[in-house]
Amino acid sequence: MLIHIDPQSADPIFEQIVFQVKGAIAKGEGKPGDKLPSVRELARELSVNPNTVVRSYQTLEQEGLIIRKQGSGCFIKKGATKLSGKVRRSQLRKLMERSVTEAFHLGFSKEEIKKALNDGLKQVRFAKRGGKR
Amino acid sequence: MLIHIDPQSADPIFEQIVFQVKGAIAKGEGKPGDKLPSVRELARELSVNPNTVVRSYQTLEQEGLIIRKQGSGCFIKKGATKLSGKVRRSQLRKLMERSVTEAFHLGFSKEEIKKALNDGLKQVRFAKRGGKR
Amino acid sequence: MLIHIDPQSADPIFEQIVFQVKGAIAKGEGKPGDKLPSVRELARELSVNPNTVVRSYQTLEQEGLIIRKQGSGCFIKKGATKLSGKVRRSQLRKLMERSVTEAFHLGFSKEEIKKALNDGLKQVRFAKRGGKR
Amino acid sequence: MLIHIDPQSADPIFEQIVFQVKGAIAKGEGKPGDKLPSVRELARELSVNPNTVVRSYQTLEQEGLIIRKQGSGCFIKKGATKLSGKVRRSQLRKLMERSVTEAFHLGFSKEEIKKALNDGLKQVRFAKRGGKR
DNA sequence: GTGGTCTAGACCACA
DNA sequence: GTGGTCTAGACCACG
Repeated sequence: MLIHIDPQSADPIFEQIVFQVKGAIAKGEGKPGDKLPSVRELARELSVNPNTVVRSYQTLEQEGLIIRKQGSGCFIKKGATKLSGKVRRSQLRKLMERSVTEAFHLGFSKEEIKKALNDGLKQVRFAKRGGKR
Repeated sequence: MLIHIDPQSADPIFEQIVFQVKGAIAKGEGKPGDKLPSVRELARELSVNPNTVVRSYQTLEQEGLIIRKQGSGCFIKKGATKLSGKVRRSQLRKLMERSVTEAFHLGFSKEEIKKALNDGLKQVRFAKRGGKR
Repeated sequence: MLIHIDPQSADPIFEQIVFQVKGAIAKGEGKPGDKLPSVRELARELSVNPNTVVRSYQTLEQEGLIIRKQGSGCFIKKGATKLSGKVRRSQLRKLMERSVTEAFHLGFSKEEIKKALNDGLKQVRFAKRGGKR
Repeated sequence: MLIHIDPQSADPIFEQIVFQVKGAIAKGEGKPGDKLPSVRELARELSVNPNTVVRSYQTLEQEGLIIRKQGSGCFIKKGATKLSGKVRRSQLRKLMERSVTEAFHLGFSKEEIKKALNDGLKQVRFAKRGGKR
């Protein structure tokens, strides 16, 4: 799992790490049970403070994507969000409204936006079909 | 243009205002040339600090969506972002990658995500056809 | 809302704060919309590092009990857990199994345990009846 | 006595072992005098470090639930906690306050909480009646 | 070795 | 004034 931080970005470092781990999992690099790089290791690699990595891993754990086990490391969890259906649906709606609005103001057409979404979808490894992810 | 602040939201107030103005423009409420409510008027309406509204209008101006005219108020600009094609496309890609990744981890399927995007697109008033907006 | 920390306790300080805030909300001290003490204020009061209070408030926010608003403070949220029904039920079961097991090994009888639960229930302000909390 | 470790759990392994032994005793599997599996045997069975099992048995001994005899193994002790009545009652109260508070914030009603407790109580084999256990 | 907690203190962003 | 992020560095707990 390759992670790269942009120190110039407006997004906080810990969020960049969170998103990149999420992305890696979504893309199928890293399966349930896989071990993440250790806090100190990743901190050294990215030249950030270990506490910053801790913060990222905490966030990922609270969102139910990984588990942190004292003494042995952090591991990717078996899928299934912890959120209620209502919260999930509301978040999806907000996510898409925001994207569409921003894309509109960037001057893109309906078709261009749909195409960009499809491009995004191609990179993600969805479960083959059926079953609870 | 109706603007509504959600005090339960963790998003900063100025961002909520920015997003709602963007949304209103995208939905076709408010056309180029239309005047936005004055800072003091809107601040009173929303019961927020006038500085917060100023901050929102500044942001919208920086993104090229409105123009602030000394003494006469703020007006919606004609479309056309100042960004280069390359930057625009990169932003669109990032936008969609982020949405897809988050939606995936919320446990939605490809089809559900596409549907949510289409729902979002329906609310926006795209130009009928042609030209660079 | 009175909060008291036991520095001798095995429980981490930030958890003690979290639990006491949860307790205060459950007991009806502090209603939705109420402002919590500011990070610096509470840190001074308890003689702990502000970061420790930040950690507590973060946790409470992630559990959906409060919202933190930059510039204005932290506020108690309107109820409704963010967790899915499955997760909620599983957590309740674990909670009770653990309590019963521990109480058994403390040497209490079925009746004593039930009574202690009822005593605990009396201190909490449940919604009058009906409606989603 | 069947012990099972959940690798998906965030609880430390030694605590999982401790709790399962406690649970097994509470459920009546394993009576006073019964021998626990040897450290090495259990460690192999669960694929964990023998030191981890040692740690669990130490904890159980400190809480007065088992006795470790050099060279012959660990045995379940006769009930009877060493704690004073005052401490015991205070611990029971804390236990139940915590459960009720957490259950409340999970959104459960008084009745649901009582029912969950009763479900928990059913699994435990209390002494038929009378005396201090 | 792993992660978990806490302190101290800097600097930024929001209202 | 509020909270948000990050660093540096100490010390503890788990395996």
